[in-house]
Parts: sequence; C-alpha cells; structure tokens
Amino acid sequence: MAKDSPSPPRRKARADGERNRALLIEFAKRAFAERGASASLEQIARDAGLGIGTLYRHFPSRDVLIEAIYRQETDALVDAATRLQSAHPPVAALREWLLLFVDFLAVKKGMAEVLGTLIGGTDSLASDASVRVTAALDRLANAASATGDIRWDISPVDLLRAIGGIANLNPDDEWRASAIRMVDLLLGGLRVGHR
Amino acid sequence: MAKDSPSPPRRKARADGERNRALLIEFAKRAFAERGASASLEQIARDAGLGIGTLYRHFPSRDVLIEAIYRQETDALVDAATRLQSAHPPVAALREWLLLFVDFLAVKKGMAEVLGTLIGGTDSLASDASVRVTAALDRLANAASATGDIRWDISPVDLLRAIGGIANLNPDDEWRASAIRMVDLLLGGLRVGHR
DNA sequence: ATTTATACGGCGGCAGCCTCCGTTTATCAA
DNA sequence: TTGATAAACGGAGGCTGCCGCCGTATAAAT
Repeated sequence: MAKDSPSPPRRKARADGERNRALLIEFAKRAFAERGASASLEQIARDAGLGIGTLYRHFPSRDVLIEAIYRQETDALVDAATRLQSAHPPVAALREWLLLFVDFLAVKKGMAEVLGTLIGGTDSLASDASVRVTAALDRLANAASATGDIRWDISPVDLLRAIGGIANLNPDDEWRASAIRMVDLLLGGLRVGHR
Repeated sequence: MAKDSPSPPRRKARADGERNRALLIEFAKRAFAERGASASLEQIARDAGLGIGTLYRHFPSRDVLIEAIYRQETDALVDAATRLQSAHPPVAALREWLLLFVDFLAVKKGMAEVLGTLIGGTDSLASDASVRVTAALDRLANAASATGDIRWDISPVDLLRAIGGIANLNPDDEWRASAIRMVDLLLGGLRVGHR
C-alpha cells in the first residue's frame, strides 16, 4: 500500500530549516576539503554558528552529510558532460571530461573511502549518484566509439576506478602531470587499430 | 658529525620487547583488514593481551603502526619481483607482478589514505618503502622494454597509481575481474607498435 | 493573538586518543 | 647466584569527538 506520494504537508517547510541546512553543507564542504573526511562534526556545527543537535537532525550520520555534498558536485559533473559533448568532437569531449573528473577528485582527497561507494557503489544512498555519473560517462563513451575512434570492450566504470587511484596522492607538483599522463595512457589503450 | 652507526648498545634488546612488537603487528594487521584504518588501537592492544601504553611505546602514532605493517608486505612484494623475473618471460613477469600488487591492495582496503604516501610518497617514513617497491617495478619494466615488447615512456609509478584506484572499492564479485581488466588495459596501452 | 508543528541547542553518557609514571622484569656484572 | 639497572609493561586520567534525547524557541497556520 503506497503512502502519500508527494505527501502534501499541512505546513510549508520552515525557512530557517532550509537556510541552516545549506549553511551546514557549505561549511562542511570547506572543512572536509581542508581537514579530510574525519573533520570534527562538532567543529563544523560550531563554525556554522549552529548547535550540534541541529547538524545531526539534518544529517543523521557523517555519511549522509558527505553524500549531500557529493550530490552537488556530482550534478556539476553531469552537466559538464552535456556541455562538453556539444562543444567538442567525441574523443576530445571524453578526454576533457576525464580531466574534469580528475579535478573533481583532487578536492576530495581525504574522502577516498567514500569514493568507493560513489563509483559503482551499491549502497542505497550512493547508488543514485553513481548511476548518474556513470550514465554521463556512458554517453560520452558511446559517442566516441560510434565514430570508430575507440573500442569500448571494457566497462566504463573501470576507467573511473583507475583515475580514482590518483586521488589518494598528495597533490605535489607532479600530481597534475601524472593525472594527465594517466588519462592519455588509458585512452591510448582504448584507441582502435592496435589489436 | 656522524653518530655511532650500529651504536653498540650496552645491553641486548629484550626478548619480550621484540615478541610483543611482533604480536601487535600481527593483531593490527588483522584489525585493519577487518575494520578499516580507523580500528580502535585500544582494541588491538586488548586483543593482543597487552596494555595500551605498550602499543604506544612501540608505535607512537597510528601511522607508524600502519607503516610497520606495510613494511612487511612491501618486502614480500619486492622478493616476489625477483622470483617472478627468473620464472617467467619479461612481459608475463610484469603482468604477474601487477596482479600480485592488486592482491596486496585488496587487503589494504580501509587504508587508502596511507597508500598515497606509500606510492611515490615523499614523507620521511614512507619514502623508503616507496623507493623499494618502485625499484622492483623498474627492474621488471626495464626487462620487458629491453626485449622490445613494450614501450616505456611514462613513469612506472603511474601504473601503480592507476591500479591503486581499485583499492577503494568494496571487494564484491566484480572486484577481481575488474582489477584484471585494468591491468590488461594498461599493458595494452604500453604495448609497442600501435603508435 | 493563539495554536501547533518544526526547528534549535546543548547536556550527558560513552568510546577512543595519547601522556605520564609507578611497577615489573630481562639482561648483565660481580 | 645475586644484585643492579636499563628496558618494558600496564592502565589511570585528561581530553575530544560521537550522537541520543528533550526542554525551549519560533515560523507558519488559524
């Protein structure tokens, strides 16, 4: 028996609730980027000028909070795929997007553990984000293989996994260069006509 | 001015000290593999039947403990390189070793953050392990490129980084298959004669 | 203005981190 | 053997973070 689907709430959502939720995400994003995934939630609440109880009502667990942050960035990634696809030829678009994905990971340095659930994760919460990102990549990859430029006999997620590897590194001078080499090497492996 | 190199200690190292150190590493290895890098150090000490103070004297920080564990596995990895090299033709040896590296990572699931310092890390503690593993890989790679089977115009560590990416994943059914595809894809990218 | 569903804040119990120091013990010299 | 003593042990204690719980405050509805 289905419950109330849109479940018309007798009251409108309170304005302060929405506002504080956004505030918390904002500060959490900063905190995680700076201090890694184990940043203190109490500190985040304090920074945002809110009580710890408020944080926990909005985000019952650390993972839920991180999920919320990922959701935002994920949306940006998906949008970029569409934009790149209409601005570049297929293989170039794919390459650009992979590089964008590299940058996406760069910021998430400390949150490597969660990445596992993001890329191909089956956990209820993460699966949606995973599906959306993977779908975007699939679109790019299909376009590129349709023109005959690359073969595509491996799962696209494998690519993301490989690139995800560099997310664990300290972003020293070599970091970005290494990431680019990696993308090109992988694309080289996929290029047709080398049996 | 150099200090005393072997620094002849007036006394021999105490037997119980060595034994307990080994014990702690043993239990820590198990704990980290099962519960991830954030496993309770107090629990580890308790499991080993030792006090928390003892653990902290041997390993002043969590990282030092993890480092010690890695050191062991690292040695095994380096030894395997030599063994494989004398038992297989170059490219096969390289491939086998990469697969071994995959298994090495599989156990380290929860310790992804430390991996960054292991692979190409410059931190004083991790650098040694990094150097040794990289050197082993270099030997394998050189042998393979000497026979003209593969080109080798990227840094070998890049390979490890890519493979490291899969360490973040939950080892479901797909996990191992994906890892193998990854190794073959990378080797495909390196194979000569496809420009 | 009053009602009432929501949201807020922070206290409190618990667990893990890590330091410090009094006690115990393995080695060495006599 | 028997001290002497450097080295190792263990755990109490101070601190911080996690998170459930509930009394208080307030935005929306009437």
